[in-house]
This record gives sequence, structure tokens and C-alpha cells, in this order.
Amino acid sequence: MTSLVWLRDDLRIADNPALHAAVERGGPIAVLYVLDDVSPGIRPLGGASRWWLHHSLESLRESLAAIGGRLTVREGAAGDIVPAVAREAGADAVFWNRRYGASREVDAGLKTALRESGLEVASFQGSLLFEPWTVTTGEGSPYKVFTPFWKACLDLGVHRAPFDAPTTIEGVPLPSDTLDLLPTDPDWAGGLRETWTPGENAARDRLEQFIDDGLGDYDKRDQPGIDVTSRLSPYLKFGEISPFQIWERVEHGRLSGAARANAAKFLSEVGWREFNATILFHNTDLHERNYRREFDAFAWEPDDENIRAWQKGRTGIPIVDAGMRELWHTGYMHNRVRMITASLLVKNLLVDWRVGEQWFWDTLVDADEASNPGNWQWVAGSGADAAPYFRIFNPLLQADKFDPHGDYQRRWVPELGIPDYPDAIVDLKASRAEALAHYEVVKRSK
DNA sequence: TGAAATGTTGGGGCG
DNA sequence: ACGCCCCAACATTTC
Repeated sequence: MTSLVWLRDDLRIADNPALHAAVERGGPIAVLYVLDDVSPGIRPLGGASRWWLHHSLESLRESLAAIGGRLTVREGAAGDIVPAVAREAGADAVFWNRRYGASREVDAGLKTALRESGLEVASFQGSLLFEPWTVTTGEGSPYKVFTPFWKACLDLGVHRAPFDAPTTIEGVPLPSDTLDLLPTDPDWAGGLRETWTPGENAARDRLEQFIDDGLGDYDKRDQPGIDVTSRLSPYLKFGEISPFQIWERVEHGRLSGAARANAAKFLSEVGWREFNATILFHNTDLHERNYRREFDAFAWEPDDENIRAWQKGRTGIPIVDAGMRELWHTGYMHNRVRMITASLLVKNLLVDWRVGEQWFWDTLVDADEASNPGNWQWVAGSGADAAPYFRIFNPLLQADKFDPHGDYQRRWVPELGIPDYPDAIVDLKASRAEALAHYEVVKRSK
């Protein structure tokens, strides 16, 4: 009567439907995480994400140990390892929470194979409030525009409250690989350590702190110099907190008047995560291919020197350099600045959005299979409900508008105002005109 | 979840 | 006092 719970992007013990099902079933529970960089449809984690994962697994190991459980970690192809560990554990049931990208084919194959060998297998809804196939237009097709999508979701309603964490489980000790996912030589993770505490307990603390200190001023969230965003994205990406827990706390928990006034706006940002996941479900190659195919005709003009200047935060445009340096140092960038830096790369520098998407994938601790390419395509104009291509940010005006006192820019670019701060690598007026000229091809091939 | 170009309006200076 | 012009300020259109 042993169950195996296979964890992926759900590294938590509270509100974990697969773990909950195993607890309800009774008997010993083996908990497995597989670091799988090899199965088809898997996109290997970037460096910053691997750093986060390392600490997240440590945290999970402690949380499980505190209630009697054990965490087994293995490295390799999940399709081989999950059945093998099920055998080692003597499990007759395997539970997991569903994924929604290309790797779900791995899961489907496993479900069939495990059932054929006589095991009970069940998958659960753990990381999305609304599963992609349940949100459709009147015609039964997926939504392409956020606002009607989110309205349809709200009409459906969130169908369950979070599950409590189990208070005690009987773990199954199994041999475990030792994963060291931390960077060495050089150790570039100093800024990440200063900035973040991965893990389920820290996720809960972060949510509470956001509700106390951020949500009431959430109408100022577009200002990167003011710390009012939730910063929950990496916790959500690794499933250290679930959207059900966020929903429950914000929609039904105690809030100040000001926080209550901003609750719907914040939850709609959670809605964008749902929207991108739905787009990914229907377009599993989202990070490789234009959602709007007419953008295949766009003639990108990548230039290695420009790309390097952008990556290193040496474009000579203060708000852009600030953002790229925040990213490099902390594994994170304020959302408004993500839009500004992305716009410069794609529109002023005419670099294919996939180049920027890959850089963010490698450097963000919250790099998400759906949100990262979804948002890059949003900026590029090639995505679902995207910003029109001709909507080109002027990064200097954006900086005036959203960092009017320069607090954010000076924080990350301290040499501002000193003579050795470089000139801009691109003429904003001329490159804007050139971008619009390039866009003509896309318009014609529509 | 823009920006720039172009158009319109109206107050005030001034002949 | 009047008309003309200038030009912010705002609105609309275009990309």
C-alpha cells in the first residue's frame, strides 16, 4: 500500500493535491524529484533556475523530514526513473500534479506504461487555477485575448480551497543522488543569495509581507524604484506556493481597505500566468515559434556586439542598463523594466525575440516555460493579445514616466552622471523608423 | 501595459 | 476695440 509521489514544479507540501491524495490513501509515501534534462519536450533549466532549484530541494527535504517523510532525488530521464523508483519503493500507486507544456507527453507515456504494469496512476490539478481545456470560447476554441479569457475564468470560479499540509507521513528511505546545482568557478550567485530565500516557508512569508506592505500601494507597481510588487514569481514557478493559496489569501483572507481595492488587479496578474499557460498548452513550441505566423517574415538583423552590450547592461541607455544589471545581479527584473529592455532589443536593435528570451531563460530565477516566451512574444508583437508592433517604447520617456527621480537607475547604474558612462549604442529616433519599415513586411504577409 | 505627428482651440500680446 | 498671430495645451490620427 505504498504510494509514490512524483514532484516537478510543485515543490511544496501544503496544497499539493498529489501528496494529499497519497496521504488520503494511507500507507507509506515515497517522494521523488527527477532532475530531467534529457526527455523530449524538456527545456533544461537555466543557471539561475538551477541555483534556485538546489535550495528549493534542500528546503523541501527539511519540510518532509519534519513530518517524517523522505525526499528522493534522481537525475536522468523521468520515463525510466519513475518506474524504477516505484519498483524500489514497492509502490502500487503513483501520483503527480499535471504539467501543461511539451513535457506532458512524457507524463502521458508514463501513465500508460505504469498502468500496463498494474499500478494505480492519477494526476491532479495543482499549479493552475483553470486547466487550459476548461476555458474556451462559445465556439469551443481557446481564447486569444486576455480580457475575455480572464472574464471566462472568473465566471467559472475557483473550484477549491487549498489543502492543508500533512502533519505526519511515513516516508520511504531510498538511495538518492546528490545534486549540486550551485555555480562554482566562478560563483556568480552572491547577488541571488543576498536577494532571495527559496522554499515553501519563505514563499508563505513573502505573500504575507506583500499583503502587508505592497498590495495597498499596488497602483504604483509600474515604478521600479518602489518595492510594491509581489516578487512571488520564482516561488510560483517552482510551486513553492500555489495559485490556489494566493487566491484563498487575497480573495477570502483579511486585507486592509487599500489592499482590498487592489486585489482584483493583483489577481489579474495571476490571470496572465494562467493565460500564458493556456497559450503554451495549445502551442508547446512557444519559445521557438511565432504565435502569429506572419512574423516569420520579419527580417531580424542580429548584431553580436549589440547583443553583448544589452546582456551586460552597457547600452548607454540608463533604464535599460539598470534593468539588465538588476537581472544579472539578482536573477530578477521589475516587470516594467522587462518590457523596456525587451522592447529595445527587439525593436530598436532588431534582434530576434528568441535571443532575448533565451537570455532571460538562463538568468531569471522565475524563468517560466509559458510566461517567459509568452511575454517576450507579447513585447515583440508576435504573441497572443500582444502589444502592436508599432507601439515602440522610447526608453528615455519610459524612464521619465516610471522612474521620475532616477532612484532605480542610480541604484543599478551608479556611474550615471560620471563622464565614463557610455553614449547610447543606438539612435532611438532612427532605429524606431527602421523598425517600422521592417514591420511593413509582416503587415503584407498577413 | 505608446510615441510622434498632426490638428484644434483659446488666451494673450500687439499693431 | 478689433483682428491677427503665436503658441501652449489638449485632442486626434498615424505608425
